[in-house]
Amino acid sequence: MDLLDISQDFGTASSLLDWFAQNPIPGSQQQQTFVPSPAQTLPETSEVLNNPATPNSSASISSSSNEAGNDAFQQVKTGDQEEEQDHHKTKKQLKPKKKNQKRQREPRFAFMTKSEVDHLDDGYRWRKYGQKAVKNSPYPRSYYRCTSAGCGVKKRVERSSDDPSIVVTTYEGQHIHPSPITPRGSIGILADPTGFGAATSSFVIPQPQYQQQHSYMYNSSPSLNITSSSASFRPAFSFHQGRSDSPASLLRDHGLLQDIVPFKMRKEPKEE
DNA sequence: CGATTTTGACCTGCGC
DNA sequence: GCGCAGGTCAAAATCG
Repeated sequence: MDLLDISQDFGTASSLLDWFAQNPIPGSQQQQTFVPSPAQTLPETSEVLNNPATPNSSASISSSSNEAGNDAFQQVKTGDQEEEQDHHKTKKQLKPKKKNQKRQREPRFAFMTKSEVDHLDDGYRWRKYGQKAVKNSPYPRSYYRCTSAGCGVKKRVERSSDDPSIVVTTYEGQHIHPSPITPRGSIGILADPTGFGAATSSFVIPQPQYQQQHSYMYNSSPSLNITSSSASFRPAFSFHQGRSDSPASLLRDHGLLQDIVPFKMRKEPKEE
């Protein structure tokens, strides 16, 4: 099951909502299918720390960040920044990468999208910097980096080998800037200058035409149960600052989350 | 002409 | 140590 390879770690800092907040869903006609992987065990992602085995809204929303995760993340940030600067002055063969330090990764979050196009417009500008053939898939994986200066967010896009109509997008890192594209001004992202989840946001989905028909699945599930949504997922989110650690906002988020995350997901990641 | 994509080479981590 | 696979770089090509 290739989909099991999807990694997503939001344990280090960001909740699903934060991810939504900082990675607004494209307003195209693609059908969004989010695939959190609660029980994912990924050897490569040391950051997988806080994935609730039974994700409920509270667990997901509550931002945040176990300390270990944050620590790791911050190390990553600083390390990467140094590294980046070094890279710019050296040729690729002279890359003075930190050897003793195992390269740590930023929190990642993967989701599936039923879409015909590979590269979904999520409101940010991305530059493709690589493409590789994937072992277990006939489809190549594309690598994108956020074009905003200083923002090291990356994303990988690949098609599911099981279902070519499904695009698996993996975001890595957190945007440190608002989305450059704000359709009708409806996306107001208050990006935390620290670039971190402090920018806990809550969702407001004002679009009446938004229908809660997305189906979610966990990639731990043995089969792809994708029932596509018929609703176009409009990116017309408004983000309001809210402390996710406040019970009140949790409650509120919970309510909002219902619009985004179906109860099925919030309850038991039941395999089917 | 600047921004973006393409693409082959290189680097790194990991399993054997 | 070697080979494989994933990830990244950067020059060249392409696009708007």
